[in-house]
This record gives sequence, structure tokens and C-alpha cells, in this order.
Amino acid sequence: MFALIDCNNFYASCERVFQPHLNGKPVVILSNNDGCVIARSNEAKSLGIPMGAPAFKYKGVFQKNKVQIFSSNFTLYGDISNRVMSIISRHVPDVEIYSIDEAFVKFDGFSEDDINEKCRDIIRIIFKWTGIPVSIGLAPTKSLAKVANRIAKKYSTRTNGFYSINNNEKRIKALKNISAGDIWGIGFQNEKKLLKVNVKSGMDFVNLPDQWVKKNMSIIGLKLKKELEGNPTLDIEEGKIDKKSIATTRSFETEISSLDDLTERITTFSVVASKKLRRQNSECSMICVYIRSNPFKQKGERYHYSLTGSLPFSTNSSIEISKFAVKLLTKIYSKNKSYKKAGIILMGLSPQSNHQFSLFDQNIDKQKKLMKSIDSIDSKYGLYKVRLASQDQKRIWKMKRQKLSRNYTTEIDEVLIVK
DNA sequence: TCTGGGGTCCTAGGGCGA
DNA sequence: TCTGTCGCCCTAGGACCC
Repeated sequence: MFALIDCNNFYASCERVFQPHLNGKPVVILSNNDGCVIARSNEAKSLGIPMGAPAFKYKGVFQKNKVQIFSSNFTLYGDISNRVMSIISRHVPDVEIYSIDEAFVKFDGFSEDDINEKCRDIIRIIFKWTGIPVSIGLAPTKSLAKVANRIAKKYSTRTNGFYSINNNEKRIKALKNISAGDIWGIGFQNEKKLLKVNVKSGMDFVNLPDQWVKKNMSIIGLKLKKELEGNPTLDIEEGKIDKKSIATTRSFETEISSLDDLTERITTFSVVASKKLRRQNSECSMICVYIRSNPFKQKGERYHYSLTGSLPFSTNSSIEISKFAVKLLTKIYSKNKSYKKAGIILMGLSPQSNHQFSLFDQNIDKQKKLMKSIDSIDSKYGLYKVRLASQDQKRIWKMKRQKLSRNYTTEIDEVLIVK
């Protein structure tokens, strides 16, 4: 059996742990730049505030209903997430941390009664130790565990946050009562396709012929169908730590059009991404750079230029990566256009220990020592104290975070004081 | 005026060598 | 030597997730 353990309204719950007066009130968390809503408490959901709502469009709703607004505080959420995940890992052996607020667990060799008891224990202990409410869905496959989790959350007063799809009757009932678009793995585009052939519920989807699903929704859709039929096609992926690609992308506060400005941003993104790369002891062999116009602009041309290039040798040096990224940028840049967003993606990652030497990377030792020094200066005096000349020397970038809560768990100056 | 960021996986299609 | 076919690899783009 698989269990999906999911924190309820995670970011909102994190804010509530340290500000209990928020309980019962509508709470929303905004994305970077305070752009759009990325998390809502149940009270905010029932006001009809959708996920991804642009904050400026909902200003009136926020004011009218005294919605409590927070900028995202990922330092706080990350720390609380680590605590929740370590409690789970302490209680069950096979855990896959799927996202910041979710983990899959595989129960092998336990009796059903034992599993149920363990799940209820986990809910109780996580709430007691961290203050975060969690829900657990249990089922024979990961996709059905997701469905079960939805039921546990939706009917929390009846389920106490735990629901198990442990027989065929329950499976069929659950699939009849969930719309196809709400199933994990069926997104907006596939939902549209399914509605065209009159597939509305999860059960309608399962009743489709395999060939149709494979043809229209690829192998992923077919695997999902098998999962919903009760046949596991996805297993727990333990120890999935190293990333396969690393991205640093940002929207700009205003549109920019000069190559100099873009070069500064791309250099800064390269430095940030290279640091992430070194942190997981990897190197990259390919770099993708992209620049794009504002997709929400009513008038004018929309464009999105990107270019991927292979480095002559694998590296994690900020200097090599930014030099190469700027080279790619100059190839895709065109004058007289304005850009709202840019980014860099490092790909072809491999462990640093497997480094393939080449004729052209004779500076490798020098660069390695330099990066090591930069990283140690950063860790002693704060991030990004040492910068490349082509970066903006005054700031990294401006990010609007007007409603930021304190780092209650990671900064000694910001911990709660009980008087 | 103001609409996020960071990932994964799959497929189609072109280039290219056997 | 030329041509057709097959399969592999790479890339771009799309779809999904949180």
C-alpha cells in the first residue's frame, strides 16, 4: 500500500504556527515579487480566490474580507518542511519526499490495522511537534493515494484527515466522484481533450480504451490509467536528491531592452545557478539561455527566444558558465525589443568526481580554487559578497516582498520571545 | 502600474552514420 | 560510388507537477 502524506494549506499553516491569531481568518501567500496567490487557507478558498490569482486584481476582495496577506518566506517553509519530513522518516522506512509539503510512503509487510494505526499516529505527532496539520490518503497505488488524500481533506470532519481506498467498491466510488481534471497527472490541456469525448469523471477516464489513452495522452496517460485501475506503475523514488537540471529565472520589475542590462541579469543568474550546482557537487555540460516579452501585454508582438549550447568541457565555475551564457545571449538578442523575463538553465549535469579532462580546460585547478574561496567567503560573510565585474554591483535584483513574516526558526534575532 | 519560480518527463522531427 | 532505410542521438517544445 502507498500513502500520500500532505500538509494542509502548507504555507498558510506555517504562518499560523507562529501567529495563532490567524486561525479561522482568510490567509493568502503571494509569489516572489508579490505577484500572484500561490497558497490559500480554507477560508480564503471559500471566498473564491483562485490559485494563481494576480494580487492586484484581487485587492478589493482582500480589503473587503480582511484577508491576511503574506509574501512567500521560503526560508521558514523550507525549515518547517525539513522538520515534518524528518518526523515521517523516523516513523516509516520507505519515504519519497515528493515536494516541499508532500511525501509518499510505501508500506510493505505491515498488516492493514498496523498501517492505519501508523498513519493516524503520524498525523497526531506531526501536529503535536510542529503545529502543521496533515492529511493522509492510503491506497494500492500512488495515483489512488492522491485521490484518497483529496477525500481525507475534503471530508476532514468525517475522516479526521485519514482515508483509505482499500477495496474495489471504494475505488469505484472515489473515481465516480472526482472530476477527471482533478486527477494528479491530468492537466488543463488533457482535461479539454477528455471533455471533447465526454469524459468527465475519473471513472469515465478509466473506462476509455487503452489505445485511445496512449494515442492522445502518451505513455504517461496510460500509466495513470493503470494506476487508477489499481495496478501500480509508479514506485517510491527514494534518495532523489541530485537535480537533473538547475534553473534560475526571474521576471523584471520593468521591461528592459538594452544588451548591457540583459548581460548583467544573465551574469547574475549564472552566478546563482553555478552556486546551486556546486552545492550538489555537480558540473554541467550544457547551458540554455532564454529571454521573453511580457506575455500579458495586450498589444504588440510576443516573443520568446532561447538557445542551448554545449560547453567545450563540463564545469561548475561561475566565470566559465557566465561567459558562455552571455555568448548565447548575444546570439539571441535583437535590438528594439523589450524583455520582461529571462533565465538560464544548466543541463547535462554530472557528478564533479566524474570530471572528464580535456585539452581546453587547463585552467580547471585555478578555477576550482577560486570558486572554493568565493564559496567560503560567502558562507562567512553572507551570500554573494563576491561578485563578477559584469554583475550589478549595487544589488542582486529587486524583489518586492512587502509582507514578509519573520524567520522564526532560522534567524536568532527573529525567534519568538515569550514574555 | 501591478500576472512566480523551479523542476520532470515525453514526443516529434531533423541530422547523421552504418 | 550512389541511394534508400533504419536507428540513434540531440533539440525544441509541450504538458504536467508543486
